[in-house]
Amino acid sequence: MADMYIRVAEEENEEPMEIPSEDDGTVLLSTVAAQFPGACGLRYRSPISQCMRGVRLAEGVLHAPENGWGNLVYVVNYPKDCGGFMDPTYGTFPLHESADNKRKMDEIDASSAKIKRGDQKTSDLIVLGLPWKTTEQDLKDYFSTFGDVIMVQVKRDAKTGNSKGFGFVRFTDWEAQGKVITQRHMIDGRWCDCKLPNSKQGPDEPMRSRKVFVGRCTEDMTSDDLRQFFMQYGEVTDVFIPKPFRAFAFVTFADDQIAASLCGEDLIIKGVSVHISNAEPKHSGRGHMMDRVRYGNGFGAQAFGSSSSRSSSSSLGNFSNFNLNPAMMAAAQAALQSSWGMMGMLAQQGQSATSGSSASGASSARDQTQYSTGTSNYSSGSAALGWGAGTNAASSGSGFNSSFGSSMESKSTGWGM
DNA sequence: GTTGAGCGTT
Repeated sequence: MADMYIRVAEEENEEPMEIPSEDDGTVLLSTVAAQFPGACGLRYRSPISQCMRGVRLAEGVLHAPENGWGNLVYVVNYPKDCGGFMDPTYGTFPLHESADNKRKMDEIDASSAKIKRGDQKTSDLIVLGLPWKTTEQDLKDYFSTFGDVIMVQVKRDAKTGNSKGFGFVRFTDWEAQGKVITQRHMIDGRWCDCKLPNSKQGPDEPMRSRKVFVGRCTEDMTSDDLRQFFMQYGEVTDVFIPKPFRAFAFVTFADDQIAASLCGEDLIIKGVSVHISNAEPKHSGRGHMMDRVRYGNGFGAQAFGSSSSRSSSSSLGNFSNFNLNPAMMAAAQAALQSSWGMMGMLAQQGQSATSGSSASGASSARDQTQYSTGTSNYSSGSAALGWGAGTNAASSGSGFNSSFGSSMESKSTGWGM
């Protein structure tokens, strides 16, 4: 059978790329994803109904519509709320741009879209929970199974040379980083977490927290119990139970809206009424509750948009309080981004794997023998949705800082949840 | 018993 190709494009009216089909006339999703990283399916506009239709997908195989692939242009589907690439900053698919926004961006700067496909810079990742005995060679050996490792460090006490129990690792490629961030790691007999270090994290929007506080917990509630219970509302990416027992817990969802929807509720878990409320930022200074407005980005809750449901026009509306016109908005965005250093690095709230430690038997005096207490609540969490900002305005830079000075204060305050 | 551990001598 002669080679057959179907035409695939990222948007309906964009130039299509020809993608080869298999001998049986199907097209492999992996073939599509090879050209459009992050793709999860295809759709097309039905010539009859004029509606978009999904292409049947089963087991990674895309099946032609009834009358064959024809000459239609198939449009790539990306995971919901995703601009079309996997973001190893979070190990998931954030990028909170609406399709509208994305299109605009592409018009403005086609090359920036390219940056987002695969060529991202990696970042150092902090490795928490290392056994004291783990050496840099150990780290390198372990992490090399994920990809090319270009840097490892074990942080040690300057005087004694003893490990501080954490280190850093950096990969060449973004995909490796993504993989590593989304799972826990058994290193020399201990479960370790890899995350973006604080220094690489941007601010977060309090109204968009994915984490809730669960008050009035009882001691018999394991993190597994909580995970199981809260799963009914949406994907749970993290459960944290402080040790020793303190009658509360934190539950993080993949979706901020789920979290928000539960706040204020009294829920019954194992026959006990627990109270759900907003998770306050860790280490927030004296501020409390009502002060929370200070923790935003300074431009209103949704100004730079987050994961869900932002219409492309609403962000302007949110600026009305500040009398900002679109130019100033762009400037503000540039200023914010440049102040975070790494362009395109998305801020992060609560990472996925972290609090498995609540079940790991670790404590301030870490038990290095570590045959953890067995409440292994971890089903290798599926990563966190992060806060996102557009990635391409950053070059304008620092000159704007002074004009937005007061707003910028908020950037480093708390919410590194 | 209602707010979480640890974050880089550059």
